[in-house]
Amino acid sequence: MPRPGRNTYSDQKPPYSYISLTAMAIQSCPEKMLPLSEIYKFIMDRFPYYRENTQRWQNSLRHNLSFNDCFIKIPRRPDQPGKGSFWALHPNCGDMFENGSFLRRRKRFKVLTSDPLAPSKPSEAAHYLQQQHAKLRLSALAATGAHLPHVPAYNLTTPPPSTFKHPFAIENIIARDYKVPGGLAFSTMPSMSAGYPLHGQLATAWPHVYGAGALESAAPISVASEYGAYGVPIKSLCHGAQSLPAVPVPIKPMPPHLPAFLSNSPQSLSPTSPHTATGQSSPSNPSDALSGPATLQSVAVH
DNA sequence: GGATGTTTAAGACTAG
DNA sequence: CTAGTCTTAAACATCC
Repeated sequence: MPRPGRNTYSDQKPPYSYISLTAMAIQSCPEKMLPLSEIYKFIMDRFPYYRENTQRWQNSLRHNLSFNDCFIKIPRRPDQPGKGSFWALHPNCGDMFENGSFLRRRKRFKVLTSDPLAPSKPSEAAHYLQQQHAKLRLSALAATGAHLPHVPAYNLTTPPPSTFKHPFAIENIIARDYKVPGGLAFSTMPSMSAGYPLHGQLATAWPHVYGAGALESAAPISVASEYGAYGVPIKSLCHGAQSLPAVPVPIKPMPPHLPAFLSNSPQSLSPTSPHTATGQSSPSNPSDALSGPATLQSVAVH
């Protein structure tokens, strides 16, 4: 398999697994669920590599959706006509990836039936997500009168549709300078032209992560891994006030230093930036957003 | 018929 | 080396 080694992935296979890519797509939409076709679209929009050989990778992607418990199928409601179901991430799957590596999961997500607090069966998880989605829709409705686009309602009236924050969410992956093994460091900003999403966009996509400014301005961290983007101590990002235990959990302890993310740093929340990967970019440090808020570290249920 | 979804299988790869 | 993960391929079923 190709490994990151050039200064761009525009024509190369991105170093993300299909699970990661799918999770990115799902997380990128406010509803946290997407039909298959939209997942395809998301990936093709952002990763030019996947504009070719669509049969091949789409088959693989479908395989992953079905095969992995971390993805749950949510039937369309009657008012949502269309083909196929929606796909969402299992509420408990927040910690599939370990050590910040998106190349490979450390543990495979498996639903557990022993956890009384969280949905474990796919059907229950789907129901849970649907409920959360309903709340979200209400919130969004309530916010329509305001000038804000459809997402910020998260922070207003209801909890986020899901309180877990995925470590492999796209903002964790790319919202920082990227260093490739060959020593070439390339910023996410220029690489945007290659189809990679943007920080500002991410703020729109993950308002519950970015909106409160909570994770915006982390201090720079030293990334041990030569894969900078993957070495992000994402765990810490993903377990804020977490209510749902994550199933495969483990994570290494965070560095003791406490980043400045606690101080509010609204940064590029750019509500005007639609869901697009085109030129707009965050003027802020791409490397800011992702350091490890050790305080958010939580529930390492093992 | 095409898109979607499920399942099985095999080989490559990586962490422990 | 082994076990787990990832990718790819393929066959088949179901749905619109």
